[in-house]
Amino acid sequence: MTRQPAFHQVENAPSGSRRERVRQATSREIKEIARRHLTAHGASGVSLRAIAREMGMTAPGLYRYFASLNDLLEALQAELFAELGAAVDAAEAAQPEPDTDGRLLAALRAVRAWGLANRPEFALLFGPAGTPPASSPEESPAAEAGQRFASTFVALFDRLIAEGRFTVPDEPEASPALCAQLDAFASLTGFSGDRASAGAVRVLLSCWVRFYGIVCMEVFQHLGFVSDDMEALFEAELRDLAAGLGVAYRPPEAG
Amino acid sequence: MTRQPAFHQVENAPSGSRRERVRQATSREIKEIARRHLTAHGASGVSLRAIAREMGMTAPGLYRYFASLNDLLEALQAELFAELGAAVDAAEAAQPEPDTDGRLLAALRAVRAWGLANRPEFALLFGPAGTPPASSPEESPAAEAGQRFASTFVALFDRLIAEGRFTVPDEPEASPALCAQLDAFASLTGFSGDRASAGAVRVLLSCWVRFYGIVCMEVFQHLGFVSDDMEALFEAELRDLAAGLGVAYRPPEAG
DNA sequence: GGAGAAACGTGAACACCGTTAGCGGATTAC
DNA sequence: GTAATCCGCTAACGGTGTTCACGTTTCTCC
Repeated sequence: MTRQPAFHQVENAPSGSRRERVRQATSREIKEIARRHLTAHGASGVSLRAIAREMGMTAPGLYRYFASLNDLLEALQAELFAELGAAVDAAEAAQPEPDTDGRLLAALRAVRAWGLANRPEFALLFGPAGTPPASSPEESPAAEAGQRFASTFVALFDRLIAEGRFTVPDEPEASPALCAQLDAFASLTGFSGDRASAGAVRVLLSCWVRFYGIVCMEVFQHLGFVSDDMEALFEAELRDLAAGLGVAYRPPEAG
Repeated sequence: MTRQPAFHQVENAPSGSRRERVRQATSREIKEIARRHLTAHGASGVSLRAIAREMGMTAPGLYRYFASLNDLLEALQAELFAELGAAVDAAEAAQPEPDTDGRLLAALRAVRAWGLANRPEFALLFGPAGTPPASSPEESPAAEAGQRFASTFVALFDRLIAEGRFTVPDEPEASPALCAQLDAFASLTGFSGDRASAGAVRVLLSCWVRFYGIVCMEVFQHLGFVSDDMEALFEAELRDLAAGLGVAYRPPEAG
């Protein structure tokens, strides 16, 4: 407990002393191997001893880099959020900048594609929370990375609102409790303060939940009894979702 | 491999020889203790050795009852599906028989309530599939129990269709692939053949996915940054869902 | 340049885990 | 009563996370 060296991880700053450099290189190697084991055998197949073995080290040595196996997995989570975010950004960037519709569809499809191509990783990010959610929201690097990922989509929805794409329901029946929650969410995610009424936030959340539902079902392999290839069903859902947002649906580009 | 005694589990037939009776009692005890450990420490906290210790046995003895830890967990899955189904049935039965709206709302709320009260159990049932989905659909008792659970809701949606509650979209744009999937699903779940067009099945699946999404998000403790109590948001979603089905929304009965 | 501090990696150990093999005792079937 | 069956045990193999104490390397600072 009194021996841990600091766990600084500036991630993209390999500068500093030589020691810092090799330290970060080792840390990266650990995470890379862990990622491979995650891909191959699922989250429960990631073990410190196996990683150490593969590195020509012994397990206790890894404790110089991560305080526990759980910490390693959380660090992996953060990296995976970044990776998924990059995939989404790339898909979005492949669409012309002013084409909000195209960008949104591409971004959502990118999440699904990444999840299908990386099932165990997706499960680690969006499956049942292994550890209870971080008490202090920003203390955990994973939670921070998750929020950064979410902000990508918040920004897209912000564009929809700014463009006045969908008519925000008045929420005449919204309970005060719900309104308070929605407002809290809006301020927390940096939703554009002016136009983001509680109604707009609810539309956003509703869409996100719906999207989460279908992607999780497919990645977690429920609904396997429907079919092995759920692309058609996903696209049908996406169409509905887009319709509710005033977004012009467009089938995926072949290839 | 050649030594396993048969794994007959008629479940509700403690009849037969005395031996059979004590065998099933032991089997039940194993599952009960496993369930307690699942509740307390999550799925990864269920261990044969700990169960055996608590029973005053040794771990290898348990292999007379379950072929592996995975088998135990699958048996638990089946039991949990039954338990969840019973909770849903009870909630439904508390509503007057002809009140389709009330019964559907009660059933859906019961699923959420059970999931929140039994997070690890819910995660085991609806979280990422630990083992790849059973190749032969009916071989696994867990898959069988899952389908029985699903049939409860299929029956309810069937009532909605029979009562002509919602206008089935014509699905003019449905791809042949999608239609094939939907038809397969309909016949597999015993959807009432006559009126269950592909469109109706799609509405059902869409609702289920949406419902799955919000309940999973809440149970898995994502969206924790929105609020700790998502009941208001859940009810808002439920209202939307009901509206799309021609079901009259009704706030939950206090108490 | 040399002394002291900090970080690093190791070996041993503790307490677990799933699973298999082989054995003796109890129970059942004939 | 004998033979077959089932049951639970011990022992063992190989795996896991984690802690502790120790020697070695590396850096820092004077």
